[in-house]
Amino acid sequence: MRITTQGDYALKCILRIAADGPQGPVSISRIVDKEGLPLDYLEQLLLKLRRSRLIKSVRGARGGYLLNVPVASITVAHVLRAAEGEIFELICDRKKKDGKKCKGSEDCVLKDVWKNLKNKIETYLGSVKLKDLLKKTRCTVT
Amino acid sequence: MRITTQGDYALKCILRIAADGPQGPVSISRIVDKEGLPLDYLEQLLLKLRRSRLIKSVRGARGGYLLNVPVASITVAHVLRAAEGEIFELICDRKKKDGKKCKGSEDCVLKDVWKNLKNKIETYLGSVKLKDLLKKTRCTVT
DNA sequence: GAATACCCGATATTTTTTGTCAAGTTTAGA
DNA sequence: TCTAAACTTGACAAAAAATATCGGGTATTC
Repeated sequence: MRITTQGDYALKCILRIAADGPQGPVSISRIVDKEGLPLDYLEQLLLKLRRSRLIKSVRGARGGYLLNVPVASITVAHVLRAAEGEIFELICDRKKKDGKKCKGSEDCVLKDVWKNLKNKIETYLGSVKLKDLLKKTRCTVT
Repeated sequence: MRITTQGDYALKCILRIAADGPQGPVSISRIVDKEGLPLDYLEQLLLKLRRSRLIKSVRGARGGYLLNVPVASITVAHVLRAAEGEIFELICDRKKKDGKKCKGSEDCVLKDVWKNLKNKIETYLGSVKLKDLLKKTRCTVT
């Protein structure tokens, strides 16, 4: 189990936008310079963040991205959901997508375990606010 | 984020072994019959479970697998760790494996978030005992 | 109108996961 | 002792997912 780089990158992007946004739109290339991540890939991630309305874009020269909602209202869970879809996908649901399905009892124990786990994960990540992360230091990967 | 079928299968195997073990060694083909999973794949998973000493094998005709420790002492966390390795791998550690490394502060906020999350996940899964799961119903996928 | 910068679908590459195979070794039971 | 059942193990193959790249587009500023 792990967070993918998608989620990691998305968080770094939005933190950068939150941090530098007050000085005007933050361009992708600025993020790339500061965080050292692949530009074309970030473009896709930022598109997702925009479509989920966490950020908005300003097109044209001097354009870039800005937060679309107050920084205090954004949680890590919001960002991950925007970038990766479901934060924790139940294995049972995944099988269902393949046309398979859980047979037998609806109150399968394992399903209950995964549901509880999902709940705990989402509760925690939903409690971590971007605002609080901004106050502290971050690191970049090289 | 998700549990892979490896972990899911491994849990189903060990639950079956725990359930039927008292009547003698549980062979892979028996598990396949009851759970409908791919035999050759289970073979690999059972090997991991054996190497991590959760189960033991009885070779030869009439052989199979048995729990190697009291069922009350096994948790979901134990099984997942045996099957998948780290239950939750920090993205920072994963980068490190590629020869990259977190630059800058050692007290990176994101790392702290992931560490806390890892802790919560492991605590919960470490609290779910196989013994308790045995009492309830399970489902199979077809 | 030229440069900057976002938009977005398509495609390519790499990694991980999942599944299969084949050639062993061990043991029970006839 | 022979045979069939059943585990052992490494190697390989296929499928899926994650990561990354590309190219042609549109909007905006200066």
